[in-house]
Amino acid sequence: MASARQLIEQRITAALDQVLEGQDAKRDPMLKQTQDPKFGDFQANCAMGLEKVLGTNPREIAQRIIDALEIDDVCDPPEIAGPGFINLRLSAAFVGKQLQKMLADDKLGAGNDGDTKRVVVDFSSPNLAKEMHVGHLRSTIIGDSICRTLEFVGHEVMRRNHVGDWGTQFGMLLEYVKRTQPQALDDPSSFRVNDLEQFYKDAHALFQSDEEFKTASRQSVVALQSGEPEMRTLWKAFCDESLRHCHEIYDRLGVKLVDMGESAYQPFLPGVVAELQEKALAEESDGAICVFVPGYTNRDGSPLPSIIQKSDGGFNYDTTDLAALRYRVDEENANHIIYITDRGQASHFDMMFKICRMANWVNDDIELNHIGFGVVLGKDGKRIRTKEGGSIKLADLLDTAVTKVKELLEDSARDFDPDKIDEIANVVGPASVKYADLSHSIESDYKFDWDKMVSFEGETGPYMIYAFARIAGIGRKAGVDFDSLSPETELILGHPTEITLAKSLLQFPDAIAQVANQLKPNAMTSYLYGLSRTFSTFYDKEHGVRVIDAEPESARQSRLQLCNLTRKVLRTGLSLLGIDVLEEM
RNA sequence: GCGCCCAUAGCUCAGCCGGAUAGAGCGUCGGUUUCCUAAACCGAAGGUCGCAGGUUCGAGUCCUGCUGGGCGUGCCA
Repeated sequence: MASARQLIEQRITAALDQVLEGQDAKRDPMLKQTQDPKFGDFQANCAMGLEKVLGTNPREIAQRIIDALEIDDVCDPPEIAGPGFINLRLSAAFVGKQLQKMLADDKLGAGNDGDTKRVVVDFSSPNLAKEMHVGHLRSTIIGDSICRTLEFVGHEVMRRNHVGDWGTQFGMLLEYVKRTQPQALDDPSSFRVNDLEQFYKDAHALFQSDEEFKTASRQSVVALQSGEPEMRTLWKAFCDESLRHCHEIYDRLGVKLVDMGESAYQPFLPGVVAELQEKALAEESDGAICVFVPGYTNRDGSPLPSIIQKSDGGFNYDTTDLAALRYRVDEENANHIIYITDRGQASHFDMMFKICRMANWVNDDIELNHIGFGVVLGKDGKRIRTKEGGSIKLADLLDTAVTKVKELLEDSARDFDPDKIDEIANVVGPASVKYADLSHSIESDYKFDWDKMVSFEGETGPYMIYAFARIAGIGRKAGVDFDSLSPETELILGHPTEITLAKSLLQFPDAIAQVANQLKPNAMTSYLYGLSRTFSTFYDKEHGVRVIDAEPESARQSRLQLCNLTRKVLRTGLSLLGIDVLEEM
């Protein structure tokens, strides 16, 4: 279904078509939400830009557009303001009808109407040699949210965990496995590491101090890469164990991922190199096979290569990523591939995308995106670290979140029983971390501030869940099962707070579209926070309306329905952020 | 050196394709509870949008230069 915004855009475009008949000019309504309600709900800014095309002043053009505009079923009569803004205010009748349609739609008006694409989203993707740490937080949270949004809209999403399960460091690790847990060779499933981080450190220490171990490690890499069965067994055991650790974290975060590591693309690497050489895109330089993408230079001003085969004959991540990209296009038929990594890898992906286009591996119908996010900083403005200078384990970070929320609940004026505190903290803890992350724009760095993200005040995860729980409480108190309310309930929008709330609800599809099209989850957080605030005012003793004891019954029903719709939108919106809600808190 | 990114209120951050007096939270100050969850709500103070030019009817947003930060920059990922 078309959102209010889309409807208005269509109508204005049609009017522009008439006004601009025969003229070669864009039919862009330039519709914006107004910043001030006195200008209505939307403003069309197109008239000002057409002054030169039509040779009259913008107010006159605005008038012509209005004359050609058929919109009385959606808006009150449009007004011209200032230099030529066309101000549009949704009519109360339209708002009510549109809301009923939204309520009856299981996508709440945000479906893609069958325009389904196959999207591969490459996110999280930790290195299996080590434990997941804070550096993986943003990719995992943002990636999951983007997947959820695209799935909700109706796309076919393939969530890819492109884990680092290959490379030279595995030689050292596998050699260490062989020495410390030799039974793993006979019974791979018995292989366990409680602390992957420590395991890596121990192996590394031995690698540094023991020449014999070092030599053996190097031989192990060779054995692994040549497919030697025992080494493959150990490798599999190690990867399985590491992935178990990862999925414990994913489970706690409610994130689903399909593991498909770098090793999966090994068979295709020589082909990638050979084909780029055949196409004369790759050439030998200093013993390595390189692709030089125009426009990239290194320190001394010489061309900067993407190295696809090292001088020792080995491959690196440029090669693997190219192979994976081809696989996703050729074998998995992706229409759109999205990579979610830190911003530091921007030029790597940029070069890689260009190489794929140059090689005609990816045609123009296929969209490639790299979403580069900013770093997580500590309170001091530097990269977040533990006191010892190491990176913070994700498992510890989530524990801390839950503990902090528990402490707040225990100190609260409200009296919770201990079981309830655990239940609430286990939902609110991760939610606070996610909300803090997603409410920042992706590309900027952000400061990780426990006190702020865990707080129940301000724009935080806890506040949002509380806002939801409050609405659920209204249903309980009123003795109404929201889910069984009739979608046909007539909505009576009389009080200003009812109208404001209703209009805010209508913006939900637009918020989703912003996330889905621009891949910006913070458009959803700011929308939801605004909606919660609007709801609070609607429900406020002093400034809002009565709900549970409203008279007459038709007003009560209408307001309960508004509560219900707000509840649905909040629940759905938060779910797209990967945040669970609580009926009570 | 080259490339990319950033600079908005005391602090943390938004700002949709350039659009009307630049928004929010926290903090500060003030107000609201015989009444549906006060973990709430309402209000006030607080800004030369880093600096200087330019394009435009109109610039926080686009272009150029400068200052101050960050990241990347040949065999790690």
